[in-house]
Order: sequence, then C-alpha cells, then structure tokens
Amino acid sequence: MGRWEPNARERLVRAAVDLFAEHGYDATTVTEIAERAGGLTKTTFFRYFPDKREVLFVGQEIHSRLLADAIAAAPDSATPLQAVAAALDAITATFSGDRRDFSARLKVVIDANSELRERAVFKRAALAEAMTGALNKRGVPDPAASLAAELGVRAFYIAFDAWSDPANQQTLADAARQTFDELRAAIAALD
Amino acid sequence: MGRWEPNARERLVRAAVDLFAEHGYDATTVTEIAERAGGLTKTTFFRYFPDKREVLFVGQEIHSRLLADAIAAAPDSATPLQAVAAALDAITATFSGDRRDFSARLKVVIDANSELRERAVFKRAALAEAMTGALNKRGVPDPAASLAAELGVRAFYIAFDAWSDPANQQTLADAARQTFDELRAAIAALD
DNA sequence: GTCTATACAGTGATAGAC
DNA sequence: GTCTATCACTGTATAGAC
Repeated sequence: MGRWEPNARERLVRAAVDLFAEHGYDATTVTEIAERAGGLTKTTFFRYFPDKREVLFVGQEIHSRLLADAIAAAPDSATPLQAVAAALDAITATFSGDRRDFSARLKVVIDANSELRERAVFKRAALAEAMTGALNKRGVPDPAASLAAELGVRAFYIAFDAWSDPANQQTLADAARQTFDELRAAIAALD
Repeated sequence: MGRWEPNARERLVRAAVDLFAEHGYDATTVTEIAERAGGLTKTTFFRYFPDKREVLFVGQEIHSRLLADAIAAAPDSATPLQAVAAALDAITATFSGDRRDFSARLKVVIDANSELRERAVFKRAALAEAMTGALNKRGVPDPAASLAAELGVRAFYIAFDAWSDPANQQTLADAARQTFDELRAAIAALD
C-alpha cells in the first residue's frame, strides 16, 4: 500500500507531528514516520521534504508570497505600516479556528527541541525578508522597510502565540491587528 | 603529535575557517578539520564543539553576557535605549581592527551556506534575548524591552556588515552608534 | 511520474584504553 | 585530554518497479 493512497505529503506531516508529540523529535526516526504514514519508506519522505525538520514547516513559502502579494496590492496611498497591516490581514485570514489545536500541538513540539526552534527562527526571518522586499519594490527604502516588516512579523508571532492557546476566543486577525497597534504605541513611547 | 600542543580549540577554529573558505562547508569533513588542526581526530573536535557548525560561532555566550552585564550596569537613570546604547559600546569595544579580515572571511563562508546562515540567525536571536532579559530585570516590561533590544541588535549587525569591509575605515563602535541613531530616526519617521 | 531497494558518506554519540 | 572503534541515524544518489 502507500503507493495507491493519495496525499502522501499530508499523511507524512500528520504522522510526524503525532510521533514527535509522543516520543520527542530526536527519538523519532524518519523511517518510523514514513512507516506510520502508511507503509512508506525513508526515500519517499526525502522526496517530499529536503530534511527531517522541514516536515513541520510546510506552507512557509506560501505565507511569504501571501505577505509580499498583499503589500504589493496595497493602494499607492498606503503608508509602509498600512501596507504591512494589510499583509497581516491577508495572512491571518488563512488561519481558521479549527487550526488552533494543531497549531498548539505544533508549538509544543517545536519549543521542546533546539534544532526546531532554530528552524522556526529562520522561517520567521524569511517572512520578514519577504515583506521587506515587497516594501522595497514599493519604493520604501531601508531601514524603514525592514523595520516596518519587523514590526509586522513581531505582531504576527505574538498574536499567534496567544491565539494558539485553546482558551483564547479572539480570532487571529483581531489579535494581530491589536498587537500591531500596541507595538506601534510601544515604539512611539520608547526613549 | 597534537596531544602535546596546547590551544586545540583555537587551532580547530582556524583549520575549519581555512578549509571552509577553500573547499566549502559541505565538502569539508570534521575529520579533515581535526587532521589539519595538528593530527587530531573527529572525536576531539566534538569534545570542543557540540556540532560542526558551532566551530564558526565561538564566543557567542560571552557576547550575550557582555551585553546583559552592560545593561545591568547602566545607571538607574538610563532610559531603555540608553542602556542598549551602553551595551553596544561594550560589545563593539571588543572588536579591534585586526579582527576585521577574519570577520570578512567568516562572513563569506557563512553567507555561502544555508545551514550556517540558519545558525547565524539563531545566534542573533540569542543576543536579542539576552538584552531583553537584562532590560526586563531593570523593570522595563515587554514589548518595550524586546523592541529596544531588537533595535540594538539590528544596529550592531548593520554596522558589523559595513565594518567587515576592509575598505571601511570607521571603528565598529562608531559605526554602531551612528547606525543606532539612524534606526531611531527611521522608527520615529515611520507612519 | 511516483514509489522502492540499496548502498554510501558523513554526523554525532558512546564506551574503553592510554 | 586524546585515541580507537563502533554504532544509529540523516541525507544523497542511483537504478529499477509499477
């Protein structure tokens, strides 16, 4: 089997998260993940993911493109921070409430392992770079562009952390907007 | 030999940078580094460094402590940004002009490899965390503390990049101070 | 075009000897 | 503190099966 089942990629992701949550990232081998995903093999895993960690960070390039596109699509009259706010709206809209539990599990797994935290920080930096590049294309020079992008990414991650908590009732979009405003206020108050 | 030579750690670092610059990071094995460092073995290398990449990031914990200590030592009257500026002065003072060439070589090696860029981003985040923690201890709450720390780290890296260029004549301390001021101005001008 | 089998180089851990 | 030896695992490469 395995060959005839579709969605091998998604099955691999689920199997990986399950096993990492159960036995830890280090104690889980790629072979075990592939096996659990429906009798697949290590070779197949590496056909879908360039390395073992990457299975937990799917859809990251999509997010980068989403952010960049939203900034590019903002009206000419929009200020840098307004363009970033539009990007935040675009990305947070893709996180529906039923992804909350999965996000929470993912967070626990990533936080428990240094290699995974390292990869997460790298992905975050990639999101910031995508926004910075899009702002540059609008004619916003550095360091203004990279600072605006940093504020946006920071707001997203702070809000995402809060939203991942099952007790939280707010939508991610609302939380991100609110956090973004709070960051702007905090920046203005710095001295 | 090897056994009787002191400074194995430093020899390993130099051998690694040399070999990485010559043949690339991927094409260089730990065994080759250890061999070049004076007839050492792979085992010895891993006694000094937790993994292969880490040989390029020595002294990072020292920098974290330096930044945190400088922030702790700032007068009570210092604002968050003034405390961060003091931390910048403390760390940049440790980079004398004769480290410029080595830094430039290191930068080329790191930029050429994704694994190494990932580790570098992680180290940068660690520096920011160290400063944030020190600011928190001064009674500066988040997000003000983490934003001030981010500005400081950002100024350091921008200045470091410029300073690494052998054509640059400015001291790192001056460059960092100047960049920090420019970032503050850019932040204030954001809208 | 997707999957498997197999072999391989390299990392990083570990245990024992000098 | 260093060396030898061995090991599990990651990640690559290749050739072939469906």
